[in-house]
Amino acid sequence: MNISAASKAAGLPVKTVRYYADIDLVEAPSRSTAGYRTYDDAAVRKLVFVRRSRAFGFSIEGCRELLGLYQDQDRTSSEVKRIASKRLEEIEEKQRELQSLHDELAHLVTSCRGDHMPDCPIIDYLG
Amino acid sequence: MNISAASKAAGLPVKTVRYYADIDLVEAPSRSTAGYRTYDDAAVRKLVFVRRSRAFGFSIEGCRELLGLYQDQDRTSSEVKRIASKRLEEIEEKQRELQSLHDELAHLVTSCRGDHMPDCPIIDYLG
DNA sequence: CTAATCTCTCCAGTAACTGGAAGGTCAAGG
DNA sequence: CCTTGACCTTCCAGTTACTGGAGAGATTAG
Repeated sequence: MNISAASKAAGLPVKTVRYYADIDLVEAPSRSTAGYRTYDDAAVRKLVFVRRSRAFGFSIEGCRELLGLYQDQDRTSSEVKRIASKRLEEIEEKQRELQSLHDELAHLVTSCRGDHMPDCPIIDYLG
Repeated sequence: MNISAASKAAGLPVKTVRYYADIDLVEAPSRSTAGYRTYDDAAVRKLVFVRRSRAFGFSIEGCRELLGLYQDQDRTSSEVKRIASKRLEEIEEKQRELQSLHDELAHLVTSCRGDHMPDCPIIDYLG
């Protein structure tokens, strides 16, 4: 799989996939004779994992830590569990915050009747 | 309220609050005689709204669009509703993605028994 | 009155892309 | 075989959204 096919499969821009390779986050498993990056399904799964993590504010270094755990032969199961649990708590906190944002906007949408009059109670709330 | 009190109330670094004022996203309603930025509760609510939106990948310009709607006397209720509805759909998509990430990590956590053996099924999955 | 703790502006640096130039590669059609 | 166009490469510069620090003025606690 060349880089554009991998980028489509992962849902990331080609530029970003190349960038992730440059910083040794998700490398191309091999290169063609012409030097083209060649990806396999496992690499694409890593890219998807990074895309999802990045979409929720986890840093590149945070992603690297988790991906590193997956691949470190010397890591113990308890170490994986500890770090993944920490991330899981962060995700759950994000879910709560996202729900607040959702509710706030949903309230805006339902309280604005959608007509031509500018009478939203939210305007008073936000000053 | 001086900038540090406002930043604490909003959950944002002082630097960021000052930055938002510099780019005219959330301005300080007034200045003290010495030139200190002075914030009120409405400004803090705007900062909180921006913090939450930013935390989920909405751009500064996206935040500006929504805040602008709140303040634009000429906007119609239907315009507010249209843009807020679009954002709401984006948020719901983010919630689904976040749930996927959550499930993936939760699976990792439960399948790693937390002992010293490195036998996580996720390692096979991620290559 | 002085020391600590704000606050200001300005400027430089960082993270994570993102766009573009200059050039090599490859598959299809003439 | 040759060209055309869609790929791919590296490298370098620019963008977004902060973030840190210098240098200087303001305010408060002792």
